Amino acid sequence: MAQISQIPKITRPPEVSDIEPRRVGFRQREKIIRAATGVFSQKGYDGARVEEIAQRAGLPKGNILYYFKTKKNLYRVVIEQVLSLWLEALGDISADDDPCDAISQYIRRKLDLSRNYPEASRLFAIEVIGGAPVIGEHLKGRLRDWVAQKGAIFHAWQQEGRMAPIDPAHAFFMIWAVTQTYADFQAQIEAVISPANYDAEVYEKGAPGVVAALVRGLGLSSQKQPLR
Amino acid sequence: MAQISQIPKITRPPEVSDIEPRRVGFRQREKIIRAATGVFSQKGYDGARVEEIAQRAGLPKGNILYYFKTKKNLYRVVIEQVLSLWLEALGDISADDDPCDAISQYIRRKLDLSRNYPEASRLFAIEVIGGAPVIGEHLKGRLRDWVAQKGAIFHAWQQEGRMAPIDPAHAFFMIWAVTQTYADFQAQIEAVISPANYDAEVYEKGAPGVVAALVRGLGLSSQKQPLR
DNA sequence: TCAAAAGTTGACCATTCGGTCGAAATTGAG
DNA sequence: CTCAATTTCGACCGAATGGTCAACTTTTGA
Repeated sequence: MAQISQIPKITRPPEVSDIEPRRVGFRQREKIIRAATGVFSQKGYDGARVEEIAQRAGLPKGNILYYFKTKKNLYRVVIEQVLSLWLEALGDISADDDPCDAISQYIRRKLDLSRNYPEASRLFAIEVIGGAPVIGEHLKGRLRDWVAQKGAIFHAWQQEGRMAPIDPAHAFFMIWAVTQTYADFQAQIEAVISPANYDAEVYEKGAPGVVAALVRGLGLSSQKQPLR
Repeated sequence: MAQISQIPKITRPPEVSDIEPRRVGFRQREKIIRAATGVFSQKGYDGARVEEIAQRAGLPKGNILYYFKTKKNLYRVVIEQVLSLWLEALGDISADDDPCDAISQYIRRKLDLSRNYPEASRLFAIEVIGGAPVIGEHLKGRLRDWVAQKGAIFHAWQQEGRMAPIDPAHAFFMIWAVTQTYADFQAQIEAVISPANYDAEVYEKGAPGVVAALVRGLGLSSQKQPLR
């Protein structure tokens, strides 16, 4: 019969930490994150509507808040996942490698990242353009350290005359700028060259020349000859 | 005495077209556009609050709507002004010029644009990342034509062996990406190198090496020697 | 000088949106 | 199978925001 509900049933998801992949909520979270990445990357944080994320994920709005508590929190989860992807792609560059091979490979890896995760790239861009309010501290930590470390390797190569004497940090800024532009500025590129198939015409036909230009610009001869 | 107001006084600004610089409204519009550029560039269209633009411009919110009717209209005015700035900076590149000089100068000009109008650059970036909903048609028109025209010049240079055989459009994408990254990704660059003075340390110390790297990458020898 | 036009201002309105809530439906471990 | 935990769902709320309006002040040009 009608019992007096003594203990109100709190509608709260379990702690984020102990989510098992078999739980229903696990898949839902993944769906939501995917949908949210898409919406946030196109509209930015404020422009994104929880309702739209819900529709894309095929769930009622209530569920989004059920799983992530607040919009801001969802954004934090999404942007941090994007950052992880970004930082992972930094990968390894060893001083023992051939500079040309190592950097060519790195550029290609970054290009693949833009190609495979264009929305992540755009979301990262929007966050940084807005002053990196959420991931700023991470950039001052992990990214900064990584650049300092790899920069030392660049410096060593430069001393041996195997790389042009460009500030290593700026070398990275160049590489990042060029590789990310294919994801971030896709709308502009499409406007200019109207490719029938973006992936095929831009990444497959156009990219190799760009990789070569970057390698050449950084003074990395594939013949392992010292500069000049 | 109390008359029946037969003709309601419509509170509407005069047509935008016939605004004379001496009118009070002229300066106000300028103030508002400047303020709006700053807010839109940081928060994006949706994130920007009319109230905040008003505060930055030192005016009550009502005035912003008085002059620009709607937020969307204000955005359109601002983004189109930014686009003009961007397109103007494309400048002239003549086939008669020395490729190295012409492109070096072009790169430096774009770099100056990022340096002098970082907010405009960021706003442009946000618009394009979001799919260029407002300026897309312009990009498919003027920008596309410009690239086709200048691309022909690049092609001629390439035939003469004075420039590396890279797709001209992609050469521009590279140049734009690199020069704009200094404005758009300023937050990231600051996180990585913590400059005491961004302009001095980044544009003055770092940029020359980047210009050189781009020129080298595009196969433009300053000695006017053919490639290889 | 003076009246019409232009510009100012704050109160006010309608809508939108993030977030809450309660109750029903589903899931899954024992 | 059973029952508690988890998940679903839509109705609802308050705050924030774009936009309106009308009264008022300032500017402008004849």
